[in-house]
Amino acid sequence: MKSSTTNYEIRLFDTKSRQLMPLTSSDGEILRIYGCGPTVYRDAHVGNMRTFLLSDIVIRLAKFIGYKVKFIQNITDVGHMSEDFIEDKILAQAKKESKDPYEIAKIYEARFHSDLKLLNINPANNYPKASECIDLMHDLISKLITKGHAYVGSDNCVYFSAQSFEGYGAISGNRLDSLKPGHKFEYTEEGAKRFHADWALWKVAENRTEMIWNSPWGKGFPGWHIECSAMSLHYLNNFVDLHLGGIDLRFPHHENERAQSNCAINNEAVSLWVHGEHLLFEGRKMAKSAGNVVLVSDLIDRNLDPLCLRLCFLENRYRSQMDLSWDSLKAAHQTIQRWRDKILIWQNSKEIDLTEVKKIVNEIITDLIDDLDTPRALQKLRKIEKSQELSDGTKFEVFKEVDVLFGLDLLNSFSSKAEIPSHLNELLSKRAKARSLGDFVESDRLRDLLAENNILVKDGKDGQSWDWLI
RNA sequence: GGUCGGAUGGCCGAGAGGCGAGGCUCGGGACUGCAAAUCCCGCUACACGGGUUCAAAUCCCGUUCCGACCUCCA
Repeated sequence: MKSSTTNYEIRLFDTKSRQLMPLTSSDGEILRIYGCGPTVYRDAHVGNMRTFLLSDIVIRLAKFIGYKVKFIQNITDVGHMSEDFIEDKILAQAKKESKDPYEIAKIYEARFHSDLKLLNINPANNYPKASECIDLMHDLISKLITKGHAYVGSDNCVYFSAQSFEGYGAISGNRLDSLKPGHKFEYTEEGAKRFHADWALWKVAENRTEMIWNSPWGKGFPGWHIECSAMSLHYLNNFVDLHLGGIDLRFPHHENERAQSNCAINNEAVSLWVHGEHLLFEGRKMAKSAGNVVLVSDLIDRNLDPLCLRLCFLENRYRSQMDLSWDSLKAAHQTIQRWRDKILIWQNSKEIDLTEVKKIVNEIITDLIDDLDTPRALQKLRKIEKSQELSDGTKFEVFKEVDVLFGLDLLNSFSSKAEIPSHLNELLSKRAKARSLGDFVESDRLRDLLAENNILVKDGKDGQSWDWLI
């Protein structure tokens, strides 16, 4: 009996076939998902987070409708070369910070995990590191050499022969003959490779002394693309039902990965290729060079609930480029706050129409299985919020159920309030006292003073409350 | 140059040929000592030029502008 069954069919846009394709478990047991993870040489910015959220939403949805899921996400801690093709990104950063390269990888990997947690992104089943999978890569490279898909070049590096794989270019639409040799090239000398579009699977150490390993082809380190083939095939038992990543990885990373994997198993190794579009910030692509990089920690510094980023992302479809701004983050922050406040009230109602709850949840799932139409699904939530017909209890039950899908953590409150300095706490007490005595001149003065310290004071039926100004 | 996406009100943005998505801002009102929050009301847009249709933001043709990718990238 199949343990992974569902009445729903998730359809996602497959980059290779350029159409919506059903997501299914090829073995009928479990959905095997692979997502390209971070290169841990710097903090992941919110643009990176958008891609990681894409995996999270698919997985939450798949689990919600009954699938078992195995999700593997790699950590690239070696082999990813800088733009000059001369130095490994990790080693370059290690030099910059005067630290051991493994220390660098460790620091930024830890930060990656804590950022995911702040955004309520559920962890993968496993996060294999490139540096710990060298043997897997050796096995795969040997196999590719034996099969005639890879060769040792005149510089003793091992290269994949692009021409040996017939379907090369299917994901990106590139054709080998139009990939003309250009100035941006592999860092090795011209002539070491047999063909300009070939890429390195194993690079010889030369002068490099750190992050190198023995191999049948001499001391060296792996190329970037081979790690994902090695890990996905190993950890997911030679087949991937869904492979996720950012749109920029479409070429060359995923194109090359597909060539490697398919040649290794003599079959199509990945069923669906899904790519998330890029995030722009205030009109421009988020990039170090543009100077518009925003980190999760920047949101917290502005007293924004990091989950407002999650809501912003969900209000746009993953296949569209989206433009983020502080205004949209602020609006999302307010929406989450408002929902949380209302949920606190709604949960006191015992009047629940379960049939209605089921119907609405079903509608939301129907939106999501349609290529993750999160904006439409969220619109339903806003309608429910405003509804005159639905009881509070029904509203509460719907929000509670779908919170598992959206991951906005609406049933808990965001509290960074513990961090308030004591002198401001004193001002708050003074202000409350002045107001209770009817000294409005003094209480208003203190309220203005608190506002200057980014604290917004509100008077409700149950007395004074406050929030950080955003 | 090649390939692929876009263009929607003050701003952000969804859009399935036919009852004006939604949000933010702003204006008016209720509530409040005053604010804040909340609630109610208001603000009628689809780049341009043709075409198809009873009916086009949506489909077709053309034009202009913008963005992304094309061997660093999520």
